[in-house]
Amino acid sequence: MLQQTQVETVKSYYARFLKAFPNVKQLAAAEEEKVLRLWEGLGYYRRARQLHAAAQKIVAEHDGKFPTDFESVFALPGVGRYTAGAILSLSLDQRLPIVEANTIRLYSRLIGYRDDPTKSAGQKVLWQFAEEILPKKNSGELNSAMMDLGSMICKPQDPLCGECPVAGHCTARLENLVDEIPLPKQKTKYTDVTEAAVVVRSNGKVLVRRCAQGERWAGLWDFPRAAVESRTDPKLHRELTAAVKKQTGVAIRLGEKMTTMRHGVTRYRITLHCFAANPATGPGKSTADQKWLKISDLDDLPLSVTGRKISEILQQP
DNA sequence: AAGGCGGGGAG
DNA sequence: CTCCCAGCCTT
Repeated sequence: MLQQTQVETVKSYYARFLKAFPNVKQLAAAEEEKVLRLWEGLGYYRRARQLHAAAQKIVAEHDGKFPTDFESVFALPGVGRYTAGAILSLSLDQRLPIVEANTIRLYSRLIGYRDDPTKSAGQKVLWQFAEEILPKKNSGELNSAMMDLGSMICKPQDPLCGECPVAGHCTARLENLVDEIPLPKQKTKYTDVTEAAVVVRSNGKVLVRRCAQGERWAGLWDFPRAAVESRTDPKLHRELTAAVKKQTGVAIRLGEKMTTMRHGVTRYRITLHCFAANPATGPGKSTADQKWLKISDLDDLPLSVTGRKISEILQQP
């Protein structure tokens, strides 16, 4: 539960979870749906499924007893190097390092690591450091103390260096770099793309195409759809008609009316004025990757559009 | 090496 | 709004 989730948030979930599943065997025997139910609101639901699977693995392979060697714990689903090290160092005082959000920040500042510490080069340095500072005994206590130090003193913003017991060893502090370390992760850059799908109808049927391999939604069925640059008529109309023609070989003309719907979706009430059809794909003609379908048959296809029965939406004239 | 996962909380 | 949180897994 603590993977990427704050301690305060986890507390109540944890208590409720352990009340429902007091031990590994009961968790293993539970319905997945029940497990997910108790996870609702925590996010990263993969963790819940993996915890469930881990419990089942412990029952199947470890006689229902939680393993106590690093390799076995590390091999459990959802358990990485941090989690395995934390479990065994904190509960059994095994000499295993941990590196997580708090200690990434604390250790980066202590050693004055100036690059992004979450990248692999930084991780290598930090894990090495985390291992070096472990004492022969009481590694669990040291790990625990370092996380507390990171969360309460060596905070992301405005760390309390005046109260820090290791401020004298802190490179960032000595070089006045506390505010520059750790370097923030470079953000994934996203480009907004506006797409339009066109529902082409004729004689109560609607034109769909199957997305090609390598394309998004490969293998699923979709309406003719394309990224569009323009947002307003008449340029947008030209873009859409060209996209449909290119994608399906079907020539259409869009109607004038336009209604803006909620959820950022713009719906065109299109009127089909004419066809200048490619004989292979024209009205009524179907190929392996392109069909004219009755609206009621749409619900039987694996469709790129999900969430509502598409046929209900299209029933409107 | 990069992205996806998913909420809530703080500033 | 943005940043951050006791990471892990797949591609």
